[in-house]
Amino acid sequence: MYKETVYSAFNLLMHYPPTSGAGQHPQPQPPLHKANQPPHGVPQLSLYEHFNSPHPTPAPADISQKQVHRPLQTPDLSGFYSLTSGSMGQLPHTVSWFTHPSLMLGSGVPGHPAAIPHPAIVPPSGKQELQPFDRNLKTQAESKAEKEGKKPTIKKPLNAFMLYMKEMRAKVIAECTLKESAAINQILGRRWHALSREEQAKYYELARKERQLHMQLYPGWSARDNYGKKKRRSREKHQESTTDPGSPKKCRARFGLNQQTDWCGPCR
DNA sequence: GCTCCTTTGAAGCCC
DNA sequence: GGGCTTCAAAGGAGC
Repeated sequence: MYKETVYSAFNLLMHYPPTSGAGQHPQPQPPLHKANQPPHGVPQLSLYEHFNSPHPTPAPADISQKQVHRPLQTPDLSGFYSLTSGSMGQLPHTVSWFTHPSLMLGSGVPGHPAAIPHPAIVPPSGKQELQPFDRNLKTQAESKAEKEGKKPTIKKPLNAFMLYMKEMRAKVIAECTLKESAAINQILGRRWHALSREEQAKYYELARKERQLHMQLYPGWSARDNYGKKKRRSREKHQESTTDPGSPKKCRARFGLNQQTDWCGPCR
């Protein structure tokens, strides 16, 4: 069962060769629900097959019920989640798929009686909480969520930059002895722009596969499911002053510069 | 305990 | 269709 699940996922991905090859500019991908609709005959990976075996339940046609039936457990997935392993870039992309938790620790894995959630599934509390691996323990957030009868939230798949951040964060922290995420993210943003097209393309490709797997695991999920869930500060505070150049992204948008490459003076 | 900060990219929303 | 907004991660700071 485990092997079947892994191989079916692998074969599925092989049906969708990368759209941006090496040396090609990593243009933002078109919406997957439009651009990468699975062809007829390609089996869909069922969320239930992944998470609910050995008592598989037919996957609902519409997962918008936002209820993911699974044991409320959150093991430490960092060792399995290839993107945090720091080895990405040295391994072929196909290898990383065998280390994706949803594939690696899918249902029916010998020695893994409990189903393992995709990292996108988190308690309603928000941030993922990766705990020391212990299947018999629930995180505080999960226990709280269970008590309150709240449903776990399926998070958005990570984009290319988020994947890059996840991999490089530890390195920047070590190099710069920084802990504040805001400062670290600024550095990572600059480093991201300093990457070559080929380097960035690796992350665009990984992000594309992330979205693809996410789509397979949660067929009815939409980003709108989490839209407006976070409490945000008032819109007035969001408005920039006319003198403040703001973030490089905002600055580029304001001056009509290329989002991929150009940097405006004030943001340098 | 909650929100903000800070980044880029994807996707939703609104006109 | 274009522009704006929200959310993904992260953890310290501030209220």
